Amino acid sequence: MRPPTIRDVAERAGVSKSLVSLVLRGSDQVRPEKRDAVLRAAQELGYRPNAAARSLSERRTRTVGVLLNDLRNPWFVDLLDGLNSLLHANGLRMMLADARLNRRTGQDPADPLLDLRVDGLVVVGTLPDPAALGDVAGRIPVVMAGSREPAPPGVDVVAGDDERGARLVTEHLIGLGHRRIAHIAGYGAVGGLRRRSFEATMRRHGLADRVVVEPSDMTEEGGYRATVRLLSRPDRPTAVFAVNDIAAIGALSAAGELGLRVPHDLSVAGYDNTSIARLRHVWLTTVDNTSHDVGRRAAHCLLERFEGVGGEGRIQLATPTLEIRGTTAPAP
Amino acid sequence: MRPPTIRDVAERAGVSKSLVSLVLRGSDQVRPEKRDAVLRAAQELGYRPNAAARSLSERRTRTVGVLLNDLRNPWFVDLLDGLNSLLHANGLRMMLADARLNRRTGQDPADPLLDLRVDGLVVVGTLPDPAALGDVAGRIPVVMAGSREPAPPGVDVVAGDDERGARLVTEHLIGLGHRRIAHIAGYGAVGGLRRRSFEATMRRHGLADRVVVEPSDMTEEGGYRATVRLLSRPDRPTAVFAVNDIAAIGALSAAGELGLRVPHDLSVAGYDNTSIARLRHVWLTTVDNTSHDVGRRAAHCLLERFEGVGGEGRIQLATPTLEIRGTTAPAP
DNA sequence: GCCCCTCTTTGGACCGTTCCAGTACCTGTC
DNA sequence: GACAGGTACTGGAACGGTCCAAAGAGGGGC
Repeated sequence: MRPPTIRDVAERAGVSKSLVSLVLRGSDQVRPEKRDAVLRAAQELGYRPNAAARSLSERRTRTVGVLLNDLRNPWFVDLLDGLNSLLHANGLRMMLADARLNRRTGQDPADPLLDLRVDGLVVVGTLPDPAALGDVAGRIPVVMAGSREPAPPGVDVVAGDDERGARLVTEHLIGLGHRRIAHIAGYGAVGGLRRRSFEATMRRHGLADRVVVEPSDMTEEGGYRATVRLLSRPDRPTAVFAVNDIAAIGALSAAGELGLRVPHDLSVAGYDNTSIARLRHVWLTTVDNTSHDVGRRAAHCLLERFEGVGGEGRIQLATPTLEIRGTTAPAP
Repeated sequence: MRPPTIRDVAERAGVSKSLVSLVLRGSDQVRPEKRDAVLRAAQELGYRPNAAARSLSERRTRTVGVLLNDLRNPWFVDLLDGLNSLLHANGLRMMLADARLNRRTGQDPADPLLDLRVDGLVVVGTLPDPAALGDVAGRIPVVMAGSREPAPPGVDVVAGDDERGARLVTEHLIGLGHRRIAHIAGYGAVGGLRRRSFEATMRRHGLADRVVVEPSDMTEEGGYRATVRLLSRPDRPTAVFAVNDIAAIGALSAAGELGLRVPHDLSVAGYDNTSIARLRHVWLTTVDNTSHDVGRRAAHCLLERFEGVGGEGRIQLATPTLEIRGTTAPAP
């Protein structure tokens, strides 16, 4: 009644358990007829290797932990795709954990993954307490993906090039003839980079005195409020570049409520190319982070560290692309 | 350099490994001073139990596998919250797997979870091949959550009461004075239930001849197209009830393009209360599935089955609630 | 002082793998 | 026919825990 073990398979095939182990791990030092006998026996018994026993013996789990900061915001899905493609090709499985779920239970979000002795850790997005990763990084390879927060030593960082993305948007708006361009800023490393790049790009085009920056908390509500403030200024901007899509959605609502048509009276651009930006009802001009690529690079970093390559933490940036949709148009 | 084991702790505390094991599992048959010595030694060494060794010996993993059908559509997040709260309280950890990620690699999406010998399985949403669960259900408890597909024998089903939810929406629209009410239908068990309940409710209110049903593929594009067809009919409906939020978003776009104002000229309602419905820019009237409750009930089912309660598969329905927002108003 | 009983503590078997050091057998060489 | 050198296979010791039977330590009653 218990699941069959390697010994059951061995007995049925008339060989030793060691030989079964050899066959199942694909050794070529086995005579074909024995190999077939073993495979047939395994098949007939419905044998599946016990991962716990294997990792106990091998002293590794062939598993990479993926720590997500918030499942509610699904921008990371493409990133996971990219991660998975490379990890899977290297015989590694992924194990997902939601930092938010475990946070309320009071323990370190990475604990369940560490208990399982994952061979490596990918942190997706911004973590409440990145410093805690320092200890972990001392034991297993750690990569932070999709976030630009300062990483503890020994941790690699892979993310989109926020500076370049913000420049793409700003130059797009300038190219459309906009001069009074406002930025709805966010917080954290990402917020800072996008904002500074916006300002620098404006300066480079001789628009230093037209720079308007309104802070926000990167939520829809925050984007809405910031836009209301912006649009009630005497020198109303003709374009708004929001730090992310969700704040841009708030900007769209504010424009609508104040009777401004988008993009006729006001251009709005976001950042992240979330699924919401792709909705026909929204059709938001935005920046795509090429998350799939970020995921692949993160996997690559991890694989290199498994091979012993590494040293200090590296930073890799993926090149974002501009997605021009329906919310930006020539200045009125 | 290797992580400390139970034997290292034992040596440091000056006791046997068995006693360490007893202490760590919370036995009360241990003298306080020894207990303290053990706990201190464990603390000092930074000992963490090896999950693989433990599950090998205990012959269970204290882990529940959660199979998600598509991370891209984050309606399941509240459900996971509910699941997690109860499972965590019972010393079980959750392990997430994305069926879509593994699908492209060609293997059964539950395979990684089964290799890890999870003690139970929760399937969230609709799976491509539910029949495959039959085999699994023979070995470990399986619960399907948030989907109404027919379940293999021995599998419990916990979901929202789609019949009731669709009735709530339909009666809300009828109560607002609407008579020509159209339904943008979906497919599958959920689509069928919502549609039949819509029709039955219309009949019960003497509106059998006003029933209009337009099929869709439950995407934004599908909702858009269905609505364009509906609105170009001579007897244009004054209200549209879409099978889910995302199709309702498509309906909003279609209405906008055809010059109809929502909710003044056309009321639109969705289903699922996704985060998109909560956006101020959308502010969609919809049905909340009380997913948190669904998750808790699913966890409860699983826990009961662990205790040996069970028998044939049961079906449990959670009571949905109507979220009235800005897209429904009295009939013109 | 001895026996019995309860409360603590311990050694060792076991869980299902991998891995290593052999063993057995075969083939070719001198 | 002895021997070297492969190739193909095997037994047993890990891996790090849990669990159980049994040993040791005290205490009380006679």
